[in-house]
Amino acid sequence: MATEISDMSRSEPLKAGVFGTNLEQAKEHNLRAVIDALRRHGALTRAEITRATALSVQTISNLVAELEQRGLLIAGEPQKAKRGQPAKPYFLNPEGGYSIGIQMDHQLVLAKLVNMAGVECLEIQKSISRPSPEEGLEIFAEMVEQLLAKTRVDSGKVFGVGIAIPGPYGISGPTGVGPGWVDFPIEQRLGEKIGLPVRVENDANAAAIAERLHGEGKKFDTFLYVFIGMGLGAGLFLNGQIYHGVRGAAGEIGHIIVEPEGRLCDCGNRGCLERYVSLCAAYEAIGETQEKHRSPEQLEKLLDQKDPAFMGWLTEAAEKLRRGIHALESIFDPEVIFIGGLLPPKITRALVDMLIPPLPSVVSQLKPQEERILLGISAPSAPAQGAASVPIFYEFNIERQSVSQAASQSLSRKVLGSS
Amino acid sequence: MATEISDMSRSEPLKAGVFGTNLEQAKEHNLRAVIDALRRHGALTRAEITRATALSVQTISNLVAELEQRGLLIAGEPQKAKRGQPAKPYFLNPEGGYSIGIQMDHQLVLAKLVNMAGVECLEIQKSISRPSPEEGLEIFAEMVEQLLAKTRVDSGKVFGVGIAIPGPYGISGPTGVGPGWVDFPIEQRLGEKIGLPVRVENDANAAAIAERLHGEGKKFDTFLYVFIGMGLGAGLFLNGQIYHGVRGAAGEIGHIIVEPEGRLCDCGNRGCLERYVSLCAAYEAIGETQEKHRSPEQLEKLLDQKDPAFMGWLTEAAEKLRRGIHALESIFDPEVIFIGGLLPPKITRALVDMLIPPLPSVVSQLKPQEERILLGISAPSAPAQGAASVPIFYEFNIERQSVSQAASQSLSRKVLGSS
DNA sequence: ATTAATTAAATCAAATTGAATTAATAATAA
DNA sequence: TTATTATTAATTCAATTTGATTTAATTAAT
Repeated sequence: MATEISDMSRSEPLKAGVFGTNLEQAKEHNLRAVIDALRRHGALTRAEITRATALSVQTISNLVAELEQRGLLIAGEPQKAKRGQPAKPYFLNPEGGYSIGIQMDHQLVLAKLVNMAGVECLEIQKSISRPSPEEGLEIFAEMVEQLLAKTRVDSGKVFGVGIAIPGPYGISGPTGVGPGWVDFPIEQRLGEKIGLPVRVENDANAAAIAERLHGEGKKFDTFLYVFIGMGLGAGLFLNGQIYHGVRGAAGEIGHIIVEPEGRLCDCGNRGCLERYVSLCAAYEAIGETQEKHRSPEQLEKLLDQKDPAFMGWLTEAAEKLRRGIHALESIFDPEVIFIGGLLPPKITRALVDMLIPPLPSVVSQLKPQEERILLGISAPSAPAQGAASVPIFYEFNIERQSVSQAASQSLSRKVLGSS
Repeated sequence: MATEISDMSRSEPLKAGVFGTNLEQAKEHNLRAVIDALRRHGALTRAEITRATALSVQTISNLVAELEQRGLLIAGEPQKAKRGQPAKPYFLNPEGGYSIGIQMDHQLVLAKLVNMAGVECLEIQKSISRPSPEEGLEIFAEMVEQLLAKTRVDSGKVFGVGIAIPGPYGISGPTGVGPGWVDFPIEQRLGEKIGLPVRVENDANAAAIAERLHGEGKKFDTFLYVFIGMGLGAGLFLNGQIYHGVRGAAGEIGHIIVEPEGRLCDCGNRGCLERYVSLCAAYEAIGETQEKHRSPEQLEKLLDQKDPAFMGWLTEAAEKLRRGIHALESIFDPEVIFIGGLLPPKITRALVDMLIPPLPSVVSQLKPQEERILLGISAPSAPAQGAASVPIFYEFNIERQSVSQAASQSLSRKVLGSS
């Protein structure tokens, strides 16, 4: 209660600034802080959570009790450690909540339901052919319902639905899916239809979020995820947050110019990075023009065969990617950079190995390449996995907004928050 | 009271996570929210602040009264607008607080005291020659004392001291100042010595902060500040925060490679952006090898004379900078990019004009170049001005930390916060 | 006896709620 | 036109509520 924003429209509309906070939101923040501590460390006793959050023991006792009662936490057996009363360790309950991820391209929709730990419960798919947004809406809603029905998961325990699309949605819509998607308010429309929070992220951001929640990224607050798909994009995970940019178009590293006199790109420039480092570029290099023949498996076969055309592509891709990595490290000073996407892991691995030696930079002197460039999660259903991690991330994410009243409005319903 | 962090060292040191919050910090957040609203709009009535912050009228009444009582706010004459009781508008009191900025290179230290609105009260300078850190410490402390004594400003009303240095301090120290500065804990040492919070920022970040507080940047939450100095760096102002990167080395755009077969750079690569766009590059282009003859004024004269060598540099610099801007826009999707630094405004203006037409990009289709690339504040004493804005920014800055207990410890003393 | 983990009860700070106050304009009736 | 009443907006006062902290007590180990 008490989160209605008073009418601002009467006098001149004040430009959005920073909202104030109140007790209710402070508590929500603290609940998230507890969960964050648990996610970072796996299992903690109340006393350890107290130290991790710098809250008082009593407060933690109350918050933990509440979270346990809500089913988000489960207690383990008391551990008799040194002296004193043996402490019960607490874990996040993987079945404490669920999430749905949807991945769409122009011929297939893939939807999966995962639990809080990112473990898949069920995956379903549906063939489509360039659906209109309204048709897509129907299909998504149907698939969500189907997932919930088949798994018998209570929709009240579902944090939301994440949709992963290639490229910046706000500006170009889901690239290549079909006409009419640009500016279609899919989050709002689908959200209303199914009564769950819906969030769209591009594939690179979704992958970065999945990496953060369930992969190696758990250890890092600031990293980049270079996503090699049909094009090339990066998820920018900075200080614990995905950085989207003003129009949601941040991370378009595919159009960094790495070869001023290089290959012509659709964007009108020459030598864009994604003209060298992308599935598209690979298919072109091996002379595969027919779309139906193109597949990541085909590429993997060529790698195994050491096909000259393919190896030529790989060598050139690595050379250009090295420049891109160098630019990103200089600009972002990240802890690590993940490389992943739609390529088979074997090819990504080969590509990453060929990045050595890196171009010299301030950072490259401090840490060897192997510690700075890591292989990201990359599997056939990685985008759907990434999409599914999106609602979980935002449910437990602590951002500036989380102490402001705006957040309470943004998601239609939340599991945390006043119950 | 009640902000002491309990001892974490007893059991294994938990890795830093998110801290919890309490009433005290919530109030501090709200005080900042009020100030933020006022800074954005210039003057607001209590009722308008209520709408801007989404807090209750009563809360705003209390907070405004407290801030007024502390001297940070001043009330104007009641305005009879339409109906109802005439409302008093409130302003930030420019004399409600002060700040000190220090700029240092290898031969000169420049220190200035400004009020909260960024208006200079006094500037002093001192010649030096490659001082050791300990000597620098003495000099800084002396200059701070001198500023306070001469202006008769109560040190209790000073938010802190900002120090602007070229390049990433944590990694390379203040470039070219002298030996021994790398890793010297100047913030802590000087802070202890003078009893004021001290913060070091590189010149690009300081300029970005000044732009945000006192310049056109007031209107933008997400922008970049490209700082043309002896080298080239960028201040990354993202979602209301300066992004520093993991080691404080973010924004090193000078080493983006814009010409793979281009000029050799100290860093070991070829074609780094700052080999074309920087004062250094300009001096080299005009054949001025003697350091004592080099000056921005000299360059301005050459521009006026349309000196062929200089104009050649300018043309090439613009061409390379265009590529850099294109990369930055693709990566960050910012609202605007400011260009500024140590070049005379006239030259910067000429450079910016020569960036038209821009390279095509997603963003370049949405907005004309003139609205995306702006001239940043750039004056001889701009770095010191930028430095002085740093403590003001952090005093009133609302970050995630501001609702956590860590922040209360980071600054030795704060004007906001429990009094 | 000491130490650590936890719980219980009382206290405290700050935001919210609801009612009241003040001061203006707008609408209406004389 | 003028006096009266209604409406609206800005603000304050008093009581309430929420949630973190403090202090003290309890439990279970060394």
